[in-house]
Amino acid sequence: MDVYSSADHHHHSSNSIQVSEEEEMMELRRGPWTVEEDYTLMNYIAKNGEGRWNSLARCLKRTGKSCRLRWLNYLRPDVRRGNITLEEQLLILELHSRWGNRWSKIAQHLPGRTDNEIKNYWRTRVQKHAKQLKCDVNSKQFKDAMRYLWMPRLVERIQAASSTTPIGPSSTSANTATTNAIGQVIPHMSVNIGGGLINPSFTPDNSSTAASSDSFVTQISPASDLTHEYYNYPVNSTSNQDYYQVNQISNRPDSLTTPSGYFNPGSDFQAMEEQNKLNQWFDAEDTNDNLWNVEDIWFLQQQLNSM
DNA sequence: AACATGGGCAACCGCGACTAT
DNA sequence: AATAGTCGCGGTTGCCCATGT
Repeated sequence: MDVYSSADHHHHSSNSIQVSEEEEMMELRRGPWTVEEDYTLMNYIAKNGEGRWNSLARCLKRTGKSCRLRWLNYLRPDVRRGNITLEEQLLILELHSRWGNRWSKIAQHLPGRTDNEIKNYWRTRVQKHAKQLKCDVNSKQFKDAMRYLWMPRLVERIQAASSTTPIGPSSTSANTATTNAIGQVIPHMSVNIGGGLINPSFTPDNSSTAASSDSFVTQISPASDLTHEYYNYPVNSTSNQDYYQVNQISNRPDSLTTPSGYFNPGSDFQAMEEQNKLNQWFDAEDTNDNLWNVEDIWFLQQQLNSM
């Protein structure tokens, strides 16, 4: 399913390098990695561990940077690529609203995801939505749209998913037996990476000090904890404050429940119906370009006016 | 059928921070 | 203390492919 697995990705093009004239000068290779290079790189790391990129580079005729990047973003056994889950999307939106383009920092909170992938997600998906709204990603308008429309909807979808599929396979499993770039199922290599795994055992430490008044979180009144478990994203214990703020995303004002705003929480049946409709709408969204409909714009205006 | 265009993604680059000598 | 080597981050590029004309 992954179109970009290097096996079929690289074989067709000799990459664009200029190796010819000074043959003996040992030009550095650039561009896409070949299967052989990947194999060499993994063997080296299996033997010598992570790091020491420059000595590795000498085996590969590539720069140390290139080797490091290839490993971190692609070959690493626990790296996850593609299919960003709803929970991850929500986290990205939330964390980006707090930290901006601190991709690496954001990535630390999404196990297995690389900064590069998150950055790409932001640029392709999020910025596209901004374009649809004809506003700048950094504008207040767009941030509000995310906060009051997009994120609540993500929560809705997550809730819906959790109620229909008791234990969704999609949501967790950061460390399934990973098929890596080369299509190999990496037997969770007995590589001891620099004395520890890349995602060290996380400890969702729960001292319930929800912490400082975050601009977003504090505007949200406490409500359901239906989605709470979805946000048990393992986070380094050093930053449990962030973790608990993120947890509170799931609490959103009732007035923001649906795009139309007419959702009545009193009726469970209606609620289900509404959510189903919403989900269908959202499921179509991935292939659909009019992510923001007229109602959205109107709704956004209401929000802006009342602030 | 052939070409143009844009999206999505992997990889590259510059630069600042860090480390070792 | 100075400096060379290395690492990591964020911005950017370029390539492939899907879609549109």
